[in-house]
Amino acid sequence: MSRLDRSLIAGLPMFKGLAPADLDRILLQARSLRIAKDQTVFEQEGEAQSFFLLLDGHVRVVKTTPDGQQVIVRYISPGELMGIAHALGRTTYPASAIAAVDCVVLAWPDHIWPELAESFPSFGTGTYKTVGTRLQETQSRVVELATEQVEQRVAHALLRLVKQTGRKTDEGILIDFPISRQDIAEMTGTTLHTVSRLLTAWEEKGLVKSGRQKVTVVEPHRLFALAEGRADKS
Amino acid sequence: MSRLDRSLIAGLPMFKGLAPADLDRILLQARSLRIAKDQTVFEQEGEAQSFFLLLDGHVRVVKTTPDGQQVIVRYISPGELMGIAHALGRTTYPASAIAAVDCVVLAWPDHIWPELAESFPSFGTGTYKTVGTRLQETQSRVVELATEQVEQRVAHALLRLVKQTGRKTDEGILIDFPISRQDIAEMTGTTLHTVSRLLTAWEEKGLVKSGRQKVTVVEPHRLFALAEGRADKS
DNA sequence: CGTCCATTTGATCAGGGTCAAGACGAGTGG
DNA sequence: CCACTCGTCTTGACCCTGATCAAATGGACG
Repeated sequence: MSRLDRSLIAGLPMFKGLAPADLDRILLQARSLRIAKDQTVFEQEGEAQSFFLLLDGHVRVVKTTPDGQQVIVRYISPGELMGIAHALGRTTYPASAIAAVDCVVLAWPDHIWPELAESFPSFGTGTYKTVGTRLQETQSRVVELATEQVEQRVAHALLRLVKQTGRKTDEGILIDFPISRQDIAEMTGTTLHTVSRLLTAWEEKGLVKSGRQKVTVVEPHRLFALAEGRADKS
Repeated sequence: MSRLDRSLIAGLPMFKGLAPADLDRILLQARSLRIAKDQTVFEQEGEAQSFFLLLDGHVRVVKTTPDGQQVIVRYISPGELMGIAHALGRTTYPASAIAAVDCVVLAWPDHIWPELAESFPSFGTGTYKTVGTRLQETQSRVVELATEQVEQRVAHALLRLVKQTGRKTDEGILIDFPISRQDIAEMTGTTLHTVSRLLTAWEEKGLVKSGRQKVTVVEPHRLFALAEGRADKS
C-alpha cells in the first residue's frame, strides 16, 4: 500500500495551519478505502470504530425509523467529515452512510479522536464548528418542515443540492450525482409521486430539466422565488 | 450587588472538576439577571454579546420565519446553556429566547468564550458535547416531522416535555410551566385547533388532563403507545 | 363586572397521500 | 443483436388528514 500524500488533506479547514510533518503523522494513522456505489460506509446503530473523511464521491446519510421509513439527513461532499460519533458523545453511529457513487474515503480509528483533538486544537475546534454548522442547518430544516408546503420544501431541497454539488452545464446547473425521485422525497418528507408531479410541472414551466436519476436546474432564480412562496405566474 | 455563590454552578456538567477558586474566577465575569415572564433573553438576528446559563425558570427558544410564522426550537431548563452563538461559529443569535416564567440567568460577555474554553478544557468539551446532543435531538425531530402523523408528533412532544420538566402530582405528571395549545402547535408543526382537538380526545380517553396553559399526562404509557403508532383500543 | 385571551367546536375544503396501471429505459443474458 | 427484466418514473382516480374559516364559550385578571 502506497503512502498517503499530504496534499490530500492539506487545505481542508480542519487541518488548517498544520505543519507538513503533522499532516504526515495524522495520515499515518489513516486507512484509505474505496467504497463502491450503494455500499455503506457505516451503519446506523453500529459500533463507531472509525470516523471518516470523504476524499471523492458523494455519500448520503440516512436515518431509518423502526418501521422502516427512511429520511435522508444530509449529503456529504468531498472534504467533509462523517461518522464523527465521538464528537457527538456517542459510541454508535446515529445514521447510515451510503455511497451515492463510487467513493474514496479516509478512515481513522475512533479511539485516536481525543489525542487528535488535543494535539491539534485547530482540528478540534474545526470539527466542533462543523457540528455547530450542522446543528443550524438541521434547525432550518425543522422550520421548513414545520411551516412550508411540499412544493416549497422540494424547491429548497433542490436549491441546497445545487449550491452544494451543482455542476454547470449548457442546460443549467446539474446535481452532480444520481438522485431519484424517491431520494428527493426522503429529503423533504413527501412521496416520490408528489415529487414526480412537481418536477414535471416545473419542467413544463422551464424551471428544471430532469430524467432518470438526474436533475438539472435551469432557472435557479425562478425556482428560488417558488421556494420562498412568492407565486410565479407563467 | 452581592457576590455570586459558587454553589450556583458547581455540580453542573460543564463546570465539572473545577477547583472552587476557578469557579469563583468564572463567576466574577458573570452578571446575574432577572428576566420577567414573556421578556426576551436574547433576540433572533441580534448581535451575540453574551451567552447565558439558566439558573431558574424555563425559557423557550423560538425561530421566526420571514413571513412571521414561529417554530419553537426547544425549551431550556435550569442548568442549561443558551445563546452560545460562539460555539456555533456565529456572531448573531439564530433564534430568540423568551422567558416562559420569571427566570434567573447568568450572562457572560461573549468575548470571554475563547479564554474560558482554553483555560478550562472541561468547559469547552462539555459545551461542545451539548451542541452534539442538540444536533441529535434536532435530527430526531426532522425524522418525526418527515414521517409521523400529527397525532404522533404531538404525543412525542408532550412526552419529551414530561421527561424534561415533568413534576409529579396526584393526578399524573404535570408539565411545569404554562404552555398553551398554540405553543404545542409551534413545537409540532400543526395548528392550535388540531392540538385542542387531540387534547380533548385524549382527555376523554383518560390519557391526559389539561386546562388553560396547563397539561398533565395521566397515563404516560398509553400516550407513548400512541406516539409510537401502536393504536390504542379504548 | 367587563375585557381579553385561551380554548372549544363545527363546517368546509384542499393539499397531498394512497392505490393502481402503465410507460420508459438501462442493463443482462441468451 | 434482440428480448426480457427490473427499477425508475409518470399519471389518473380517489380519499383522508388536518388546515382554514367562523363563532361561541369560559376563565383570569384588572
